[in-house]
Amino acid sequence: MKLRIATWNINSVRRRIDSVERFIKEYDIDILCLQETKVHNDSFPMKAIKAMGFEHVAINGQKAYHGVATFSKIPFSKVEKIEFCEKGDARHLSTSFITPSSGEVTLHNFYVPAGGDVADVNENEKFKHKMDFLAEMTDIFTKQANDSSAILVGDLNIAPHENDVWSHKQLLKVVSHTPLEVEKLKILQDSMDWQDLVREHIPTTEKLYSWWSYRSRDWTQSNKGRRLDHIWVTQPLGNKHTNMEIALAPRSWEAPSDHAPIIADFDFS
DNA sequence: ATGGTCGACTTTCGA
Repeated sequence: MKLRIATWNINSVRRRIDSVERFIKEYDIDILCLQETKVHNDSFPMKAIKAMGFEHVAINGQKAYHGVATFSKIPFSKVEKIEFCEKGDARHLSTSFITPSSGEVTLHNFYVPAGGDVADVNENEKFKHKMDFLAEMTDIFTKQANDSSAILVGDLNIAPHENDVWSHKQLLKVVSHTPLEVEKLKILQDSMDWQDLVREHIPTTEKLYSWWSYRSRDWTQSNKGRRLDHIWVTQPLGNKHTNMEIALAPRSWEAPSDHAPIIADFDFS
């Protein structure tokens, strides 16, 4: 059983429904996790997604902001969502599916708060929310068994390594790359011994980004990116992933998202 | 010279 799983911050699923269709066709995606769908569940383009061949659709949306969705060509054995920080935000969705080699695998889809502009929990409520959110994630995973088979994907809004940003020095005080965020992300990663699947395939000695600001005339020329999007796996799945790609082409499609999709291939035979 | 550009849903915020 080979599965191609992708994660993509789509920045409005309705605005980019054509790009979603093009992406899943050109890249032959089996399970797609979206973040920032920006649509209430009542207005979600369910018909269009099902017409693309995704019979199994899980959504957690709210009006105008945030929102996550997971589409699959194979059935879910379980669907759950966790509300973080008692804010009523739609930032998490987990779906599980059954595999021959690893039994039930749980796929977490996350949209971590961006955190605003000021990297100080006392001065910036949004940054405090981001830190609280990471702490809650850590608590939840600390309580789970390390030997369970799980995948965590999404926009974590943190670029941890020096080569996950275009300039380590210039971004040290910029939210997404501050030492405090990097430390908290590491603690979260250690909570369940998560492996950074993307960096398993491309070492930290190479620059690697998944997001480029809209505020640049030519993102390819300036190439001032950050690696905000991630795919992690627990130890039991450490030998189940066969390939990985950050798909750069969709960042240049018409009316693109500011994030590139990340694709991971698994063999659960 | 705190800019530059998106999306949602109002005239401004969040990213």
